Parts: sequence; C-alpha cells; structure tokens
Amino acid sequence: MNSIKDILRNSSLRPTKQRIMIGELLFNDTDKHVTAESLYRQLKASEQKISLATVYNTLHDFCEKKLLKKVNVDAEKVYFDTNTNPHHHFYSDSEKLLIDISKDKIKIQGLPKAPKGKKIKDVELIAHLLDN
Amino acid sequence: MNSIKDILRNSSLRPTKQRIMIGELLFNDTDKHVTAESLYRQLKASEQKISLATVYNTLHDFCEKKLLKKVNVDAEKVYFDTNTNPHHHFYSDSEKLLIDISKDKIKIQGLPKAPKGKKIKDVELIAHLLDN
DNA sequence: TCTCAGTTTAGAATTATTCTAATCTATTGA
DNA sequence: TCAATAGATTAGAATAATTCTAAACTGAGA
Repeated sequence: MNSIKDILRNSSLRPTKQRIMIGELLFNDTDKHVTAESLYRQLKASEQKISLATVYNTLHDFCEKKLLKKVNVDAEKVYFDTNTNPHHHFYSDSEKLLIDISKDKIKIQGLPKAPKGKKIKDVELIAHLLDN
Repeated sequence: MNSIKDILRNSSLRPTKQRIMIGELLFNDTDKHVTAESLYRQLKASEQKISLATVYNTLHDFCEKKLLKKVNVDAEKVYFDTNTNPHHHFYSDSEKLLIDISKDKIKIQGLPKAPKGKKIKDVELIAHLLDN
C-alpha cells in the first residue's frame, strides 16, 4: 500500500515518521535534485515538525542505501539526486541547477589506469554551463 | 627578481606581504593541491602572521585571475589546484588526495548540446578511487 | 507486557566560508 | 615632495553548512 514504507523496509531502514515525510517528497514523482536546506524548507512550509539535522541524517542514510546519489558541484552545497543510475550532469552555476545527462550517451576514452593499489570506483563528469 | 611579485603584478593584484607569502608556497615549485585550511596551517607553522580569512580571500582572488583552479570533489572542502591547464582528476576519498590527469589523454564523446541559452564553459571529470 | 540493545532524532557544537568595518596603499594634484 | 582620497586589502566577527552526541524511541526476545 504505502510504497514509501516498502522502499524503506527493503533498505532496512525503519519507516519512521521523518523518513516517510522525506521519502514522499523525494520518491513520489519524477527525478529531482535537492539540498538538505531546500528539503527542510519544503517540510517547514507544509508544517511538518522535523529538524534540519534529521534531514541531513536521512539524506546520508538514503545515500548509503543507494536510494540517492550525492553530487558535489558547488563549493557551497551538496546536492542529492534521486536518479541513482550511473549518469552525468550539466550544472548552471548562475542558477544553481543540475540537469542529468544519461550515461549511455557519453563515451570516455583514454582514462589512465588507477594508481597502484587503487581502482576506479566511479567516474563523475560535470559540464559547467555559461549563460549566453 | 622576485618572480612572485611579477606574477602578482601581471595579474593586477597588489603584491602585498600576505599574497607573497601565499604565492611563494604555491608557485615556487611543482604543481600542488591545497585547501585554505592546509595552507593556513603551513603559514602558521612557519610563524607567519596571517588570518584564515585572508587565505580564503587570496585563494579566491588567485582563482579569478586564473592563477589557480578550484576543484570541488569532496563535500567537506574546496581544493585549489596550481595547475590551471585544462585537465581532470583522480580523487582518493580515503586519502583526500587529488591527482591530475592531463586533458589531452582523455576524449569525451557524445556530450549533449547545452540547454537553450547556455553553452558549455568547462567539462570537469573526476574519477573516484577505491582502495583494494 | 517488560527489558534492553540497538536506532533514530534533534539540540548543541563544530567546521568551513563569507561579510564588512577598519586599515593600508597607489595615484593625483598642489 | 607631500597630503588627500579612492579603491584595494586584511582580518575579526558573523553566518552557513554540516556533524556530533545525549536523549528518546522502537522492536525483538523473555
């Protein structure tokens, strides 16, 4: 019935009130990019009682369970992406806006071998945009 | 004579005591990656009198003048790279270490057109490393 | 139902960064 | 040459982003 609860249980996260609130904002419709702050404002706007620290905790928990993907583009903020498929991003510095680029479109050639004792976990590509 | 002063003057930055201190740490030998904090510690260790805010200001000034390149990899910190040529990075999350990858080695194909009214300013590629 | 051992939450603390008032400096004009 | 002044620079104070940790909660066993 309540699919958010199912998502949480499947990830072995207790379906608490706070997590359900956040899950509903994140997973009920299309892919989106949020920051802890932006989510917190949304929750406050709808009179939900929750602390910013909990929003951070929850977002990080969701990342660990691969329900979200962390994206670092901007010095100021960390973004969380509900699209967890391997993919890349456009980023508009002026609008602070992320746009997904599906990974299968992009081919990266010539990447050197990882240094000794390491391997490549993940390749992140961010194309910064300029207004014109 | 004092090439740091020349670098500063060429970028129309006044060659102040603080900027020279920082310039000497950054531009006197091989390429390096620093954070505001790491530089500040270095300066403190050599008994230099300077505030952390000034280190931040100076690093940002240097970026504007293209003497440094800002790299966002980690949620926690912004890195500044003395290599300002177009290039990419390996990043070791465990060691918090950046390694340059020269750009001409790498070919990226299939990048979509920028959204209307925008163009691509810069493509940043970060290959996250895992210990093994 | 009652414990108790995790889990989870959120206020407090910390860390990273920016703001702004005070200080300094280069230039101009006497 | 020497003030005056406008703009540049510095750094203490403030803010913003994130994490820590003690208290509250919850679920599994007895």
